[in-house]
Amino acid sequence: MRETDFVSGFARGLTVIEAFGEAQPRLSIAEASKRTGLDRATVRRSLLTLSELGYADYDGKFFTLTPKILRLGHAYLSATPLPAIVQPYLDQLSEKAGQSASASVLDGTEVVYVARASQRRVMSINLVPGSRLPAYCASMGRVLLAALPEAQAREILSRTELKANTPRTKTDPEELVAELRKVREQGYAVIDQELELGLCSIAVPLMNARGQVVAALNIGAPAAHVAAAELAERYLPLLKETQAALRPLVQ
Amino acid sequence: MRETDFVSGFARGLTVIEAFGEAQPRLSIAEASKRTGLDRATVRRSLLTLSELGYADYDGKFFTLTPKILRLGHAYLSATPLPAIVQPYLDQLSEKAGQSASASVLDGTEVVYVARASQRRVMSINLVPGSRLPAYCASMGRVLLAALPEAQAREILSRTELKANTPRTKTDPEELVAELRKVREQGYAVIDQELELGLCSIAVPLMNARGQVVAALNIGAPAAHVAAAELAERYLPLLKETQAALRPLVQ
DNA sequence: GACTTTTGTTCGTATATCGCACAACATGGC
DNA sequence: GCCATGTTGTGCGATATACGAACAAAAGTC
Repeated sequence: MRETDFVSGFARGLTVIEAFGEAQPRLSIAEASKRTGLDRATVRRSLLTLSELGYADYDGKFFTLTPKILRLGHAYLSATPLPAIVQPYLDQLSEKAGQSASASVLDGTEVVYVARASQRRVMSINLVPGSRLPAYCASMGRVLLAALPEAQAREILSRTELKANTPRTKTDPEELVAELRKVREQGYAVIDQELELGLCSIAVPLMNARGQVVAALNIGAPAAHVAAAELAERYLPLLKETQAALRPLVQ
Repeated sequence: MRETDFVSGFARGLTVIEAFGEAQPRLSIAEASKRTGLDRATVRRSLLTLSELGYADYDGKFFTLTPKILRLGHAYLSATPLPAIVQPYLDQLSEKAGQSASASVLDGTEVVYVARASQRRVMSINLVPGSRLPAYCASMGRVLLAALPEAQAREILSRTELKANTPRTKTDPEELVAELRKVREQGYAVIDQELELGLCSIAVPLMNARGQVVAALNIGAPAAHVAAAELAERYLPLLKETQAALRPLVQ
């Protein structure tokens, strides 16, 4: 690609959108400038453009995104049949298990939730479609990494900031690669409070008819409610059932 | 806003993203150019930029969006606590009713789904968070329009293409305004196959503690399963219960 | 209230982008 | 093969945009 085939104004604008997030629902021009590393004048122009187009609101001081911004993600979600196909199965799975169930795909070093059926239980993590978690310490992430050639999985791990979110988080690349081999062999991954204390989960790959892994399915449960060691016993049959039901329906 | 405060390259890029959709998961440069009305050279630069940033894949002929594009909508979903708060209540509501339940907000002339709990039933419409429907012929749209000052609701209707999706669709602005008054009085809206034959729904507003309408909740059901006339009788108590439970939790 | 610090806005200029016209390539009909 | 049609890639002049710095306006600080 030639240099002139890159629209940097567009790229900068996308960076500005991404500056909004959980902790930053409202951004001033200066805050957005700090978070993006772009010049205040540039950020201001991008934000005013978003506001002019109805993607953002501006009260003279702070900018907030509007629901119109969902049109952008919608273009992907509606273009990709996976979320719509999976959703009712997740609902059923979640109901049977009495726990939250989700589906996700890999994007770089992170898993992205594409569908989710949540239970009423209170969790510190609020997950909705579009949410992201680091792959190395999430059950679906382990399953999705295990589906890749080992070299590629290593490459992704090398790009990841392997942070110890809890004392139990595995952060050694070699240990993680060994774990991925185990996941590949047994066909599922169990996470015991590696992302957050008190949270366990179990995931299986979602394959299409040709055996390609297209996503991952999981069930998450509070550790106080279900010990990690019991996860496979209690939920693996349900997950396998859902996996089998979906196999002929995807891709 | 001065003219130079608008980044047209950014605006053009966003238009290109929106060109992708249900019927267009893969776009060539020429197709995207036709759909957006932008010059091919411009579209090409935007698409190559998206590809360079990892928001799109390019096989030399067609572009497809990647899950990374969800980061953009995620900035809104995670910044807005509504979806996460509402989701478990929708799941419960959907389970009790045995039908799909959803929450949405108004964006221009359309309602945007921000959360949804779907049931296994097959519908021709695939709705996921981010999906959009015209407000005038959707139950949540009626509720949200009814919450606005009448002049504003009229203004939105005047901007809407009032299309008769089915023989039952109300398309006369005056009739719609009268319907909105009724909805405002009774506190709920019922749609009987105005969007699609065979599909009925009932919606109530979701208010915060100060009484402001922040979203709408609905239950949709196949007409073959539940007659529109029975909707209020069967589901209104459940909807009111959910509405009351959420009232102190939102905003 | 005077001072410092931070934030928002404006401006001139160097630079990047746009849209056009044309070249290059692919596809299909005959 | 050869033209008709449709597509993608590229060079260029005109135009729009980004940058940095300077200025203006708030917001803290003492």
